Amino acid sequence: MSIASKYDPSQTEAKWYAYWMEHKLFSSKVDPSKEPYTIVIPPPNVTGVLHMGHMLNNTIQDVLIRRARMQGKNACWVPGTDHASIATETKVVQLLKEKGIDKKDISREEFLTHAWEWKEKYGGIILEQLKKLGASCDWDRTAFTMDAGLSDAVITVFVDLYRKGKIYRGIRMVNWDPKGQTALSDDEVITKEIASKLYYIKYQIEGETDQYLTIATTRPETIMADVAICINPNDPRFTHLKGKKAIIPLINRAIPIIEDEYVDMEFGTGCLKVTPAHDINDYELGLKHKLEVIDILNDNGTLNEKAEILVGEDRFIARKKIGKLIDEIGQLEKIEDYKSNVGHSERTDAVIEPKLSLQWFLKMDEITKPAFSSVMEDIIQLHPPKFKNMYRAWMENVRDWCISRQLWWGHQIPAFHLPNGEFVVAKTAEEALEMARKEYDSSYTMEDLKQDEDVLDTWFSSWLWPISVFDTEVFSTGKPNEELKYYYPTNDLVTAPEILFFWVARMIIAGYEYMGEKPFKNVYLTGIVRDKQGRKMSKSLGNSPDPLELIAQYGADGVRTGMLFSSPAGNDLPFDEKLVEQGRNFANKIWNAFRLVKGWEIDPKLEGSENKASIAWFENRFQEALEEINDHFEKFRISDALMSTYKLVWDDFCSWYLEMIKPAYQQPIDQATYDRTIVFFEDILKLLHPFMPFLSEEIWHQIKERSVEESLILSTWPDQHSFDKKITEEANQVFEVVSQVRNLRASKGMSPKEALDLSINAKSPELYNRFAAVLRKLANLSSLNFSEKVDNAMSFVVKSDECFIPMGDSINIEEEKANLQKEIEYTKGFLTSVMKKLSNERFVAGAPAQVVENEKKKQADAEAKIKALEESLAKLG
RNA sequence: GGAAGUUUAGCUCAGUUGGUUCAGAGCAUCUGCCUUACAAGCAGAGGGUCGGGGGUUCGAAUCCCUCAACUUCCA
Repeated sequence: MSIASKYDPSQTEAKWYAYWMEHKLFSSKVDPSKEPYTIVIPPPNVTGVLHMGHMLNNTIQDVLIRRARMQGKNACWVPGTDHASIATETKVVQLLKEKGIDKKDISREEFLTHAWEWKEKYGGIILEQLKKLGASCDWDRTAFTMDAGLSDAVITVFVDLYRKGKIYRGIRMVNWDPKGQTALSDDEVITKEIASKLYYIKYQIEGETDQYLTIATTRPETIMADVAICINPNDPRFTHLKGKKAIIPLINRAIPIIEDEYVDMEFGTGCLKVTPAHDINDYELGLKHKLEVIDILNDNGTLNEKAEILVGEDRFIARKKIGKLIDEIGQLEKIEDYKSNVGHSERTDAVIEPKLSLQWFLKMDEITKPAFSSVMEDIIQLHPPKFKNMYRAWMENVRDWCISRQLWWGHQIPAFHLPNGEFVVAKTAEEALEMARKEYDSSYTMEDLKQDEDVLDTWFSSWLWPISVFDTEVFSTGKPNEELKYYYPTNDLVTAPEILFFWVARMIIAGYEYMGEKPFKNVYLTGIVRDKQGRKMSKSLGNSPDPLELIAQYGADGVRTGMLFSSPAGNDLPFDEKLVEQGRNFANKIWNAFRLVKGWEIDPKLEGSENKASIAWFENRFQEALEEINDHFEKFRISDALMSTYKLVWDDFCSWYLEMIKPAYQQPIDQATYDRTIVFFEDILKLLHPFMPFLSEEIWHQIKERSVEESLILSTWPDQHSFDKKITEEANQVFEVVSQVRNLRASKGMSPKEALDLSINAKSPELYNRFAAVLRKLANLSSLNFSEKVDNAMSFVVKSDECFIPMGDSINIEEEKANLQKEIEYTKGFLTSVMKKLSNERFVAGAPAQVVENEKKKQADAEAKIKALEESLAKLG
């Protein structure tokens, strides 16, 4: 029998994923006899392909879900995608363009047909990629935010909130692209630093000839939309202006001079022109001071008749012309060069025009209250908790949520506009017609109804996700079905801090609004995956490795562990391929440990008594590590859980335990030791499974033939029971002796093959006798005995036991003496610091008893060690 | 402009209520080894004024003040 010395993941990963799928081992069914453990996936964008952020996020979810499954819970991980209005629509528009089709030339229905076609073709790619990672989602539950049921839920919720008076229409400033004639989200706007000019324009004070104030603006073409001049009330330069009016040049309209501390006295002239229709800050200021709004721009960026002059001119041409006109009337003070940040359309590169438009809003003041307190009171816990601050800041200053988008791909708003200018909100057109007839005009027909053109924000559907993936009807019935009752609230949510408000907070809001209950207990916030230079990994930068290629190269297990080695909750993950390499090496290490054990032959005649101490030690060590690992998991310290597992496997199991019990070359092992070792190996595979599902399942089945039900994925997490700390401490003392002997050999340039004699002046030889076989094997000793004094020996002290290695004539006495002297001095220094504390009355009186006790123990240990060292020194003569 | 966070070994990070986990881990580095499971490995070693300064305390990486640098969110 020969097993390859290098583990080849490609052989096993496809096999086991298919096996798990075939036998439906990821599947979860309602089962009241079992405790549910539920995670809903943060639905990736249908247009998406797997990137490193998904890899990290989904690895963590899979680790959590696999461990929960092994803990005997009914583990349910619901996968799915969201329709991502903006991103998908952009993609489809582009695709159509390549085919020579312009969105403006086709109808909404035609466009949606294309979009759906596209979705059917490419929408599932990312989910298929997740399978390569090993994600154990219940794929039969795969949901999409635009599935019929989920869509229905969204519409129901809109109507419901509208009828509750929580949804209203209002004016809002949007990013308008005059070239593309569409509103853009902030994400689609690219801010560029542009060299522009600052125009200093003089406005005459009303009723006072030759009295002027000067404003500075980069947009002189908007002066016709001015409705006020604002000064800082604390500005001594302008006290004389208070309560007066200024006259807009060229059109000679008088506007009030108002006061607000918002105005920066340092910037410009200290006088601010207020143009609510064309600047977001001015709009806010306008609201505050109840100012009129004058919009002088058409949708295509030309001036309209409200401008009074230059009507029909493009905004940029108007800018130049206004500058000139003002100069001609002598009211242009100067023009300065100025650098300003200007938003541009990602798609058309047109300069974005802030534009007021009628949008739909959700009132946030009342509806957010339970969501706010549940996080503040830790009913929902954020991990790490530092995000509570951010959450609070947002919730305390929450603004109404603009839920409409000027797009076609998504859930069309169920508002129907009527010829009389009114509208009705209803789930269906039929219902709407009925309402319209009843409320306004009984002669209305279907043709009179015009459904709102806009769709809802994608978050307005994904905020229902933890509910709607289980039950799409509860929003209208108010009665949760069996699924929802069983799985809701879900347990853990794993997502990025960037969408804490966009998504997480809103899910909590919807959870309380529609279920009266939180949607999840824990929110684990991952960091951003960055490259070595600290830049966010992104497609456009091209600095992200292809995840599937990484998997092909290092194996999914290697990639999973690699990602987790360095990703504490909430911290960014500085990705380095070295980490993935480490993961792969770890897999290989485990594989080779298995090769070793698998290769042993058993001799039933052997007793194996020399291995008893090693077995007892590992048993205890395993329990010690298990306690630590479980603790890390409870605290969502996934990286630490992995690191503890890594060290248990590599250091304790491979480097110590296997070496301790390993028979000499081609020698057999006894039955009892073999059996125990297999049990240890199996326990270790269990701990490894959440991190490295493929490798662990492979070895699990190679250990022996097992049925589907006996698969590792379904096995039970090791039980935690008490352990004897004394045993692990004693073993550490023995290991210390081994290390010291090895160290000594290395420092003297001796070959490891050179066997040495070891004598120990031990207070209790029992310990060393118990581990005698181990000492001989690992330290390569030709003999082990106990004596008080050995001539011509090198020595070292472990605890307070002197250890001697006789060197005959080759020993350098002076060097040995110097070494001992150095150690004595160090220990004495340490003792002094301890004594200083103990002789300090305030310390003894003030410190807790335990601390004082510890110091006394330190004192005793140090004294014993000094004594042993001094004896060794004396023996050297 | 407003708010929060971070700063500990070359890198990435632990370090809970001030006191044995107190200066740690992994990786990287250096030295010696192809020792029959593994060179994707084994054995050993070195490396830090805990961002600077000040304070509180018997005692500070840990608490307070201050300065500096970086990051993120909101505007």
